[in-house]
Amino acid sequence: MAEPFYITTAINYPNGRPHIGHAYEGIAADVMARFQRLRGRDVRFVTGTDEHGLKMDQTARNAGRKTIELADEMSGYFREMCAKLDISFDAFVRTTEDRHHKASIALWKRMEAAGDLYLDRYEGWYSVRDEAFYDESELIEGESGEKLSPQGTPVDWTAEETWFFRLSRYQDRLLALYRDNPRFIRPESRRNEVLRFVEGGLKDLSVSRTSFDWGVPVPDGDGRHVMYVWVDALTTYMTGVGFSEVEGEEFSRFWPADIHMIGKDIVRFHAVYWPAFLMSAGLPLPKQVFGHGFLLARDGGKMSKSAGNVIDPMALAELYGVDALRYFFMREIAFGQDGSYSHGAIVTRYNAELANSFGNLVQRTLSMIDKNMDGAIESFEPDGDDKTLLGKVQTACREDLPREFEDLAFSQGIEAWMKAVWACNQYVDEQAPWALKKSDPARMKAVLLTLFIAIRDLALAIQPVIPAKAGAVLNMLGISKERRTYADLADEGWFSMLAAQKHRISKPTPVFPRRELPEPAEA
RNA sequence: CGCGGGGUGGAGCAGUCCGGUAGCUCGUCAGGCUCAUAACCUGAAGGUCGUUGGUUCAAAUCCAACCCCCGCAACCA
Repeated sequence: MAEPFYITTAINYPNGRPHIGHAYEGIAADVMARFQRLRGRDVRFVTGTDEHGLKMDQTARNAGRKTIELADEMSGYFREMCAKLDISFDAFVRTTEDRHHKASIALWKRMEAAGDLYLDRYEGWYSVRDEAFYDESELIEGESGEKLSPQGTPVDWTAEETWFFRLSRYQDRLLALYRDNPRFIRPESRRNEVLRFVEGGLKDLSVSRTSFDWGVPVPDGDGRHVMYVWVDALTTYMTGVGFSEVEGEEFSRFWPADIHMIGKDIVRFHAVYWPAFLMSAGLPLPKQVFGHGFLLARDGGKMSKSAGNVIDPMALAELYGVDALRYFFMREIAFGQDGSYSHGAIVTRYNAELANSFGNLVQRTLSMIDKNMDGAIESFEPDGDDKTLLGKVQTACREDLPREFEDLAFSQGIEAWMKAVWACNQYVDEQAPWALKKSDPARMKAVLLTLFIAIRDLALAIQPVIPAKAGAVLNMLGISKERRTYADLADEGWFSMLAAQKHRISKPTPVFPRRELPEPAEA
């Protein structure tokens, strides 16, 4: 049976509609999931929404609505986003689901059984917005002298009874974890931040609230406490694979996760609290936490709601195409670092690489095969130049791109792929099949068929990034849907089989039409 | 001492962990080609790698100090 691969996105907090950061993360995780599926792994890809917490409750109340209704609606937008952006999750977990409550309670009980939970009193400055307590020394002063959190959010002096998790017990084990698994936290810069944080000493963590009831009830027979949102939010990753049934087939197959893909702002929760919870519960730890960077708008002005120029990810996808957006994100930004985006950058990248380089390569090649060979695939003897080109393409598609993607270095993988595309265009010009048409028709055929093979490999390899468009190219070529995995890349017999069948390509039509920058909106 | 990101040819970036001819895309200029989506290919111009000092045979890359930009307190990954 195929080796399992389990990847998650962060569990999104839906007190607003999905924005470009959610889209970016979802797409990146999806590219990885699709990549692993093509490699033959048995992939489980989980995403979802974290619907508990005071913020959610308040947002609903301010809107005069029932919290669960708001959660239903908002969660729906996240599902919708996944559908529109071709984010191929296998399971979508909502923290308000019964199965998730069961899972959270199961985790809680395991931590309690380990002696890591105790009831105590907590007093301190609490920020509703941040869902966090702050030490007096951390506070800053606002314009009119009021106390603010380090993030500048309002704080209130709050005293409540709360359950604590003995995080302090886990400092050494966490440090050992980071030391023994240097790739547990990636990229490197994030790892260093966490190391410094943990080395600085860990205090026990308040893991319940009594000030509101929108959450998972703590199973203490009291009924006044709900779990701290992060406790139950993190549990989602296990809910998605069948926890609380620890002995269940699904859980034992997919847990622990191979990758938790998250934004850099929540690395601490995933790289410190989460492994500590799991250690306490006696459950295996995820293999890797990857904190990607943020996206900044770079269209001249700053982007804000009030300025009315927020770029909605779905609008971008509609304007330029889903695959153009997916390609842009994965290609333009070094994964792990911050990046910027703008309409101009998306259009330029798409036109230059997908329309002009790859799309045009496909179109010019297939047009010639269609016109000069009646679209028919036949066997031929490749010469030295042909073999050299195919060698470059194969190295890019079978070695370079997979190696980089495996390491989450998407832009580097795509760059290697692009180099192979350029090599193909260069080869077209050097071989000049339009001239061979008169001087040496047999040689012309060899050139065009070499390109046919190259395009098939290129389209096949890039599927994780641009699934719909790559599929459209493969359809035109006539590659059967069952023969599009990475294992098929290494199959040497596919071409001669097509030739033997006297296969004909479809009438070529451009798959990557050039895009124009939209007219500037009226102010 | 709030947190974070960054300063590399005109623009946007990679390279910095593991020092060793400074790389990519866009743009500009010149040439080639005409199969193709006004696309493709070749070549050229253009950089004291923020500043200063240090380590070294050798620094964009390591160390120290400093300067400057940007994002976040709102829908925040």
